[in-house]
Amino acid sequence: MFAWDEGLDDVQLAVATHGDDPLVVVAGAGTGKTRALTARVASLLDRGVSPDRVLLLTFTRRAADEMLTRAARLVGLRGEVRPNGGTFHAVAHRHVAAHAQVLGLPKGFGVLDPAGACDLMDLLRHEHQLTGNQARFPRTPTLVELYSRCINTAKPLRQLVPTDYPWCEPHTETIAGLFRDFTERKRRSSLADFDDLLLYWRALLEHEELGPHLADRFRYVLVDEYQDVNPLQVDIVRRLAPDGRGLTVVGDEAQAIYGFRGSAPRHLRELVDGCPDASTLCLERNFRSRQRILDLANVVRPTEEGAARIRLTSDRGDGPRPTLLRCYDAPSEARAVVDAVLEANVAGVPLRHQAVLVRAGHHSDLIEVELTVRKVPYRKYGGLRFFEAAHVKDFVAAARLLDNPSDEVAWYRVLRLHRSIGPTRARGLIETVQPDMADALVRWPELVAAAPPATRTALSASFGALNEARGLGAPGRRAEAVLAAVRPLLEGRYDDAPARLRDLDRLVGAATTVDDLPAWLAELTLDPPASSGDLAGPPHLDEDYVVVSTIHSAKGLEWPVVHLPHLVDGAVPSDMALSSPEGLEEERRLFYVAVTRARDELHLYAPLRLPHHRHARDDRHSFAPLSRFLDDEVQQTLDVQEEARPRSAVAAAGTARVVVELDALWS
DNA sequence: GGTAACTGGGTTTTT
DNA sequence: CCCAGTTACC
Repeated sequence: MFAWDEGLDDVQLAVATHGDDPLVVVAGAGTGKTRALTARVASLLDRGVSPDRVLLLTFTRRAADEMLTRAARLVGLRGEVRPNGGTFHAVAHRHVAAHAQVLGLPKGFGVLDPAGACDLMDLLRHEHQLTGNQARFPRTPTLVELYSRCINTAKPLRQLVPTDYPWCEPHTETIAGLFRDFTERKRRSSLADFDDLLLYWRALLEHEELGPHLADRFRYVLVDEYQDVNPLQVDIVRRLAPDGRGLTVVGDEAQAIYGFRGSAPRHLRELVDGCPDASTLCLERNFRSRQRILDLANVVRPTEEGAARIRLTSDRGDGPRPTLLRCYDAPSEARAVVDAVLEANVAGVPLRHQAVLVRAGHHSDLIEVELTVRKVPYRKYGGLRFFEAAHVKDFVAAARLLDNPSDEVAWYRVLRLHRSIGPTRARGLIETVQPDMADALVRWPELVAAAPPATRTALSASFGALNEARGLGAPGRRAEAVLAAVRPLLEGRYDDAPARLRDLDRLVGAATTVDDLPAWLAELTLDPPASSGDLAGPPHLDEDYVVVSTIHSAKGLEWPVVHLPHLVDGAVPSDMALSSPEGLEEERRLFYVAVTRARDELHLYAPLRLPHHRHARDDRHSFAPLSRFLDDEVQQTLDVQEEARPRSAVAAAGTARVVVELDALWS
């Protein structure tokens, strides 16, 4: 037999060998839930369950790949037969693509990432003439965010705006009209944004005949990080496992940190309450952090009625107490963080074993400056990704047109790549092939005829080539032809075109191994791979680098040494979250997630003074209130130090503003 | 009407 | 830093 149970402790083993009744695993941070879930999948396969009857749902692609690959290896499965799995969105896309016709979508429908959704919203905004002197109408990304929040929280616009976007309230009716059109236009363009994938999947599962059939395909459904599901995903899981048989969910209410996209700690509780025959197993033995870190974590861990009363105990000994350094001001804090990173590095901790975690992206601004000035390589998580690079989007837009000529967002993007065609002309040209765009690519000469004479040669070349590419069979050949069509456009547009085209050559090379081009493009849109090119990376690309990340992006990850700067009220907890008690509770959970990322050392920092405004023109500072989460009880678990003033004037000059006084010359 | 360069303003977290 | 609007010039 296979050794999938090797090294599991009793509870993990119980998870792995549990029968078919619904199972809820409450897993504190770092307690080996991935290991338990992997073992459970392996154990199912070992019992003879067919891999295609198992479905594993996660929130990140990394988590899904890791578990499925390990499980398959543990039971010696060959490469081709793997259990089903992936992120909710990726699995949703697979099902929606397979049953597109039922949903009234063409096979080659496109997937809109948030930036694409912004492009479409922008188009509509112009059509609605909501541009120009309009008094403080929300910006396009805000609108897209708001739309998504309505879907994810299942709350009507009129309810959400007053509480979550009060400054948009005067425009509620206008926004409602815009949103109606946005939905309709996605339909007409055969496009689905990320949220639509979940809506469509749920619709399939609710379909009278098809739904039960789809649910029956999976005998075992396993869901990771269940505390992060939104109401849509709750429905999907319920439909996949209507009676709870074969359902396993793993989660921890104390780590629910995605309220803004509809997750809530109560979802886990409601699942337990709704399944009277469910068993609950608790993982409390922590394999990650040293006990002194867990002493802090156990005090920080929220104790509301719902959150399971877990006390994490370490398997790895005491270790040093976490430190709290109260710094003179924010620049001084930045220096202190980098000092500590380098100190640890000298003591033998590689940079890649250290992370700086912040509440909001901009909280690391000064630290990044300091890292750059002192030539410490770092990489910012959630920073520029391959697919956020403009040239890749250009290519993908062109490729999408082949299978879905109704894709207005793709047309808009490709048209604007041409010299002398900006937003206005692009919109106008799209109108010439509307309303029926099904054969718009074949009718490209009409579009060219409507364009200004100076642009016609270039337009003919691009769209003629794209139309030709449509006829090619193999995805690899089509991708090649698309690249050939846009190559001259990119060369004319970007100063660094050669590097960008190298990126795209690699991408096109990868397309030769796929059998469905639109599906491949969609997958890449859902899970943008990090660029290996020299475009997207930060200035230093050495192998060893410090990770700078938001706490959200750090979920599920760990580092031997973790630095948590900016622990002041307003940042942690975020002042944006303070208007409601639930908001504050979520901020505490976020802090809990942050401290439990550390294996050996944890360093907390709080500046004593902050500028009055983020972009202050003057140098006025106010005293910063220490994070309310660092109360007396918490401080008992810490080594607290106070830094009275910047330690060295020379170091201070590193980031200080230098002002040369010239007034004397004119007086 | 397009484009580039500049100005003023601004609520956070992501698949 | 990023977006949207404005201005000057083609």
